[in-house]
Amino acid sequence: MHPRSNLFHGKFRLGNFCPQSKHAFRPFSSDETPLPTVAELISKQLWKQLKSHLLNGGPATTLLQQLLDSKTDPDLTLRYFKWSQKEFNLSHSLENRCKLLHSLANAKRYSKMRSFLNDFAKYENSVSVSSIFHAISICGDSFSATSLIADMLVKAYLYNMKTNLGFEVFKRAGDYGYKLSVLSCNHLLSALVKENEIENVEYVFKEMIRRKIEVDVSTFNIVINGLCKVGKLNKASDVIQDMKAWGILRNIITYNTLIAGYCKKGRIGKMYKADAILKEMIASEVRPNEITFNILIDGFCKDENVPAAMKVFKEMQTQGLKPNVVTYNSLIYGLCSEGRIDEANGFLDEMVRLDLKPNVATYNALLNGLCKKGKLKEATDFFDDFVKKGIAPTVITYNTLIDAYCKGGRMEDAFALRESMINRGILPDVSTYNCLIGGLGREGNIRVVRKVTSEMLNKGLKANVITYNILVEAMCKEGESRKAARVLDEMVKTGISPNHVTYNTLMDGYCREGNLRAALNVRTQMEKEGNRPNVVTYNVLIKGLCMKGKLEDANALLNDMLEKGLIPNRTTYEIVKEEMLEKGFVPDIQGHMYSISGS
DNA sequence: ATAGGGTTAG
Repeated sequence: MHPRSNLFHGKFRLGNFCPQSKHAFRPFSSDETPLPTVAELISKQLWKQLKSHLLNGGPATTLLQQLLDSKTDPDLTLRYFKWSQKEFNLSHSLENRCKLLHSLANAKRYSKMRSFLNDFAKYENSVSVSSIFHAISICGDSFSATSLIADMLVKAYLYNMKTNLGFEVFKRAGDYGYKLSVLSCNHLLSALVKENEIENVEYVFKEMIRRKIEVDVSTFNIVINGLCKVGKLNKASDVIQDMKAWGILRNIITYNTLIAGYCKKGRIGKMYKADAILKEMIASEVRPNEITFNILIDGFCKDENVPAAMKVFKEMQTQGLKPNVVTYNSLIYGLCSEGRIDEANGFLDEMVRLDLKPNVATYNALLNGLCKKGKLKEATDFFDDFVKKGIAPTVITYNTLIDAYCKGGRMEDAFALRESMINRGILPDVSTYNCLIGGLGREGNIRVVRKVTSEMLNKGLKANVITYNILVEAMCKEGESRKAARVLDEMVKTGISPNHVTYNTLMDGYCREGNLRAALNVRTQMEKEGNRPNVVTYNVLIKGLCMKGKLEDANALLNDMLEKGLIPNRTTYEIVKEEMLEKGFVPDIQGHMYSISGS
């Protein structure tokens, strides 16, 4: 019973209702005086009268039941539903709510259904999806109406950020055979992509095809984007081939998504791949746009290949496409990360001349350039300057500056900056704390590292893989690799997957403590978790072996590394030079190393 | 509903 059902103490006479009659709906005409019908009371919004009727007449829930059974106009029933819910603070039964939905569906009151379901998704947290499906399937006999309700329910959950429930509805809809629209499924896919649930993305996509939902170009684009986001670039390329096989035309977004995927997540030769996709795109008669060029320019800049970026920049203009703020920001970022601050400033002037307004990202890139050069004073002045000019700093601006202070060993100033950002109404995020925790770790201040970390967690911020990597490194720096290993266990328990950096850092810690056996165990563990050793892994182990004087074993690892198709880098070369060649040991791959040292 | 720029870890 409803807690407030004692309100309905009046005599409720069921016999006064005439469920069969649509029009003569006179529940309270116990005397001969003609009374307005309930329908009239609702349509004239005479709520006070209705309330007194109900208080004398009986439970409001039963009245809803009567309205539904009598096939009263669904608009009126909905009005009564809302009013009674508010007035009596009651919650109508799931079945009656589903009946109401069905009657709205049959009367094509779609926007009313949408807002009804939106409220449901927003406020109703205790009803399971399986009971909803049971109710909607028994409360109406129109298959298409039921499908529509399920379809709208997916969107309602997604709109209210309840992706998992939207996904649940998708699965149940399959069990019941209800057909969802491609639009809702696309919404669901993109929500799953945002939450990095790539397995569910692939599942939904396959299911859509199995259920014969007409997938469209957006469906494919969203899936490609999801695959790119988690670095499954080959699979993303395969999807493009599938589109061709299905006869679905690729559009500009399809290609831009894949090119951006290679630029961001691709490894060696990624820009070569990106260029190949560009060529295929042109062959498929899809013309690159500003965004395509921006993606390529940014990719080359991040690849530390500013000359190539400049070439694309020129080509873009040759094609008659105008560079915009994003274009310039990428170039400025690229120049700054090579330390070419003056040239970056030249581009800043150029964009102003072209009437392009530099934004906070432009200034952040320049600020970062100054910070990475260790020019703390200039960076601070520059920051004050552009803030005075009216550019609103963001959390990234502060993080850039805070990190610079931390790396400069000025922890007190860094914490003061955290205070000033809070005063400005900008809340520190995980990255802010990562910078601070990293700075404290470098100082070897483990006690404060712990304190600030728990402070972060207490503020409701979640530690991410970078946070844990910083903690692992901090422990290792203090010669506490065993404790670092426990941090790794803890992160796994929290549901965060360690990555290469995590394992490599821990291995490095063990190697520096001379515990090679433990380091090799970590490699076994990382492989078991599906992380193949990379160049850094080999560098760490080779150095560890060299330090122990096991030059033959180190040599074997070098060969192993080449066999695995990994290309030694500068650090590998440094290790070989200092730890092997200078000790008179010539590794098998010395010739190979020579070519690296020159690059 | 799907594509581009700025911060943090080896």
